[in-house]
Amino acid sequence: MNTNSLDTRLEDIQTALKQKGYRLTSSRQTIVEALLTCGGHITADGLLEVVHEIDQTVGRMTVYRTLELLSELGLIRPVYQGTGAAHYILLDRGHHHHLICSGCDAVIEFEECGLQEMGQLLAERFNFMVEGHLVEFYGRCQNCQ
Amino acid sequence: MNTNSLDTRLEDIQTALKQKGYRLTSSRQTIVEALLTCGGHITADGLLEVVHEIDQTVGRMTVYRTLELLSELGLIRPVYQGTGAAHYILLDRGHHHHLICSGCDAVIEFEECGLQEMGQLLAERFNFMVEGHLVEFYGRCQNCQ
DNA sequence: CTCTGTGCAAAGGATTTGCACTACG
DNA sequence: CGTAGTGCAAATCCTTTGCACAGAG
Repeated sequence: MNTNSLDTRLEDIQTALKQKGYRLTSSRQTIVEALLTCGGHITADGLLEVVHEIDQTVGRMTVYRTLELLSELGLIRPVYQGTGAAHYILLDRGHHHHLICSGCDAVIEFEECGLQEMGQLLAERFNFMVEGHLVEFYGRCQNCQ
Repeated sequence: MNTNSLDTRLEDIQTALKQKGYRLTSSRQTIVEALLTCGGHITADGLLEVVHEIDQTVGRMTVYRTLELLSELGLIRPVYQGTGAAHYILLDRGHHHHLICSGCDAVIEFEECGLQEMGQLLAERFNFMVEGHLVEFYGRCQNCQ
């Protein structure tokens, strides 16, 4: 699904944390591991459950705080999916692309990207330092049409 | 900012409501008017304040319910901007494109779209009926670099 | 007139503090 | 060892629900 293996991505995230001076606690490792395993598109509480399958002692607060931290670092991103709690998606080198069905909230991820050029163009036009992007198509999936 | 004038868009939305069998109440008109005036990128509570500048009697609940209704009709869309409350953005014929600064949460909207073709492609590949899309570039604005 | 829409207040969730304790580096 | 990180519980904030009343068609 992602272009990099889980292990590679885990290392990338750990490196990113270190570089910014954040500590590599076991809680954070467990949370990141759980997040990579489930592939994202999950709520904070949903992630907590996955985390608890690995380590019961990690608290809900740590999950919330770690998600916030990863968001700041540009590694994940909260999005609306249906209503209720925020869903977090993994960013692969700043990119993410998916289709969302407005009927059943199904998510289909896809790779691609003719957007490098557009980013370049916008960066120049607005003097904006582009770090990544999110592309979301919405509509009706096969079953919901 | 938008390709259509406010009046035109107001009429479009009112027409869309009528066609779906929803009533054109004065509260809804006021809320839509306020939303178009401020250009979107606003929370439910923020919008309530704008609405109250026009009509003090409109309640918070009506704003929430109207936003939900407009979302269902595909006229607006909730997104996360930073954390906290949902922000609603206006969709222009199902499209929206913006840059968000991760430093100060500033939003720069832009028109464009080389994405029609990609939508077409994805629609065929996944048998998905594409109704619209959201493109979000994020990074650092001029002041926050 | 009828039935959708509204407003209020209270409930329900999700997320955020405050603070003492733990453990990474 | 010192400071960033953690966990708990309480607080806060956002959003939804239940119900009686008002107003659009």
